[in-house]
Amino acid sequence: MIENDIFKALADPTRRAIFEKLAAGGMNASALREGIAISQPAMSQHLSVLRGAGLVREERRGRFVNYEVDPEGLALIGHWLAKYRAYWPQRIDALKGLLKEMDQ
Amino acid sequence: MIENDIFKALADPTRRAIFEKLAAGGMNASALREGIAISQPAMSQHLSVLRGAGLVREERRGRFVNYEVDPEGLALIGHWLAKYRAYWPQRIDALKGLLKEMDQ
DNA sequence: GATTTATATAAGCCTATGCTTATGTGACGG
DNA sequence: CCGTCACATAAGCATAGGCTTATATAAATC
Repeated sequence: MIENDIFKALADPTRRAIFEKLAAGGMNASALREGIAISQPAMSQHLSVLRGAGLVREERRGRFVNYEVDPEGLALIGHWLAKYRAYWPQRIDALKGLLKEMDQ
Repeated sequence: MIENDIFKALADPTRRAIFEKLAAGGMNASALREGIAISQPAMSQHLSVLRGAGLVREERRGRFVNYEVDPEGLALIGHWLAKYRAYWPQRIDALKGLLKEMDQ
């Protein structure tokens, strides 16, 4: 189940940090390591998990691999969350603003 | 970190199943077990994790304990998701509909 | 083509986690 | 009060998951 992959991927704080960093702009695995205390293999493994969850996608560029956020994963979280809209608090301003933007 | 608790709580498929069941209406721990192959202690432990993550809240009723979805946890996921709105696909219809409802 | 550079994969270790069985606690019924 | 019922907690076990070191692959550079 893909939903399972997504939540498992996000359950690790290091992976969320990687994802957050990628959200500020795509970059390769080496650049991603800067500022995060993590070995090269560990980074590679984390990226593999994020990719398997559809949260990140990769693109070979010569001997580098550029990683970027994959909207697919985020959309799935959005759908999961939407199932429980009956329980959403009345004011989620960030989301409200976001939706207005989407309507334009 | 509470964000961490939420994603860890949702990383387990059994806990997501419990949460989903609760979303259809609050009920006590025994009722929750029906239809899910799970022991009484395991259910109790899962509910404890969900509660710690702010996804579920409980209310003593005599010797039963009624559990229900806690909007707090869902709101936190919403906020997390909103941080990455730049990457949301153009059409998340379910969410769009939801937001319109919220505007009324 | 040999070497360096960027990344991936393999294998092993250690901790986290979800389960089990056993027992504790607190509320109701007789 | 004494047993039963609903649930929580404790302790132990077995698997999952994230890390490490070592090695493979694959592209650039010399």
